[in-house]
Amino acid sequence: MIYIVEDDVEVREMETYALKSSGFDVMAFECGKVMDEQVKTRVPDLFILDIMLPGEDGLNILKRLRVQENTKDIPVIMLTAKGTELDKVKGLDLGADDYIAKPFGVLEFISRVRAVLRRSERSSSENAEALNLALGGVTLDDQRRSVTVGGIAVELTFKEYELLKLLMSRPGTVFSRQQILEKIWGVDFDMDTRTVDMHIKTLRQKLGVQGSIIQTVRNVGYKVQ
Amino acid sequence: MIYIVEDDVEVREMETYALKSSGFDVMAFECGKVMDEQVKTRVPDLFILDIMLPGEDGLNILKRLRVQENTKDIPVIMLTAKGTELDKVKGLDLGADDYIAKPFGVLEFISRVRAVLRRSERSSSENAEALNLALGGVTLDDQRRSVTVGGIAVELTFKEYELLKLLMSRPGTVFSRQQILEKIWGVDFDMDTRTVDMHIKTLRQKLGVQGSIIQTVRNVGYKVQ
DNA sequence: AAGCGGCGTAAAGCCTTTGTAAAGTCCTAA
DNA sequence: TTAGGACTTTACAAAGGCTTTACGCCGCTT
Repeated sequence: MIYIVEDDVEVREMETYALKSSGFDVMAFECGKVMDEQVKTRVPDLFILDIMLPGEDGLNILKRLRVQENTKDIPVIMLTAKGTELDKVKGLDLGADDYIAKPFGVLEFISRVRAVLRRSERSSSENAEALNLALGGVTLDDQRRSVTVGGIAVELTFKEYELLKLLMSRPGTVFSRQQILEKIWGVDFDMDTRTVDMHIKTLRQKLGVQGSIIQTVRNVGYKVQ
Repeated sequence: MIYIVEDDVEVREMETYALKSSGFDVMAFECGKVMDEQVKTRVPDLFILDIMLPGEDGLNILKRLRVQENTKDIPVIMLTAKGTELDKVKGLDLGADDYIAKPFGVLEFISRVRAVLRRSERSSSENAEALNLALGGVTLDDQRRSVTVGGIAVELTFKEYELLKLLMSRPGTVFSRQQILEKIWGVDFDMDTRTVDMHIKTLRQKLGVQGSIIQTVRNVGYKVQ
């Protein structure tokens, strides 16, 4: 997941489109404030910040990201308008992972995003997944592989955990049983089975009062919200 | 269908034979130019490009494919002669989906072709629903499978949702009951039934004030506008 | 204006999908 | 080998959507 902060609608849509076409998940924001809300729910794999923004500028957002514990290791690419400005910004060295001067080509853009992500993956491959999800009173810490409901730890089995993680990774998105089987159980499960339903049931049970965050979408699958 | 560009006759035939034996449809070309003609007629599921080619090299072909709208999402496997060259090419990161260093074994070749195709299938089926429709005060988000009217979420059942999606996918176009039955209910519904009317009714009801975007075209069918 | 066919709508029964308990299977650790 | 836990399957109950039936209205044709 990549978060973009860019005030210009056209540029924002171009970037979003380019990245989505290349298979990335993208969320774009008009300003840092709106993004902050989203960051509380889910941290991305990469930030792309425009420098010139109305209100709080990109450099300031970068500073804040570098201070916060849950975002300080996430790579950041800064976008800047002019070449001259670029040098100045680079000179500041606030710890961005790459700088791209506008205007830029789509291919260059994608390629540099890939490069930054590749580098970051490599360096954090020990840390594996720094996935931290929260929704309602349910939190999921993928490093500890622990889940809490209202602050109380809940013991989940492997499949239950993976299932919850999958659903929570995209709140609001519906996953079909087929998709769930493919992602968690592995390959082409074509068979008619109630296994997923079963695990949904135990999950709901273990989540207690928060069990209702897992919703059934009849004829389609399940989602959390 | 897989397209191969390879100048060496023996290698070309080996690859073609290997893939055909594994059940793939293959067309092999000596250079990019010849292939371009064929691409105009039909786009394949996968390109396999040799890098070292007389005239235009594989990297250049790749670049062109990535720019063209109808080929930019099709996976590409690059073939390269030496290990050292391989690293260099990988570093360029022009967006190939896999790189294979010559010489390679048939089994590896097939296995990597399969892997790339599998990945591409998966991601395309996930991204398939990047569908976001809006019309009047009605929005339809196909990832979340959610519909809003004037910003308020509306709960739709499966058939209702599919019906709205179908109609909204082509605003202004009239769909006959027959067409609707075929698309949403599956095949050959030949019977005389009021089922579609029924669902149109509940849809209009649930869309509230915006229910009027669904219009009846007497003797023909329904449309939205 | 009357008849006819198409459409809107309500209600009820049917049928598919989902929830759930319980039994069965598989795997792992002692 | 056995015991325990996790996972899977089976069977049945519950829920909810889907379809049908029935009837009234409306517009078009004659």
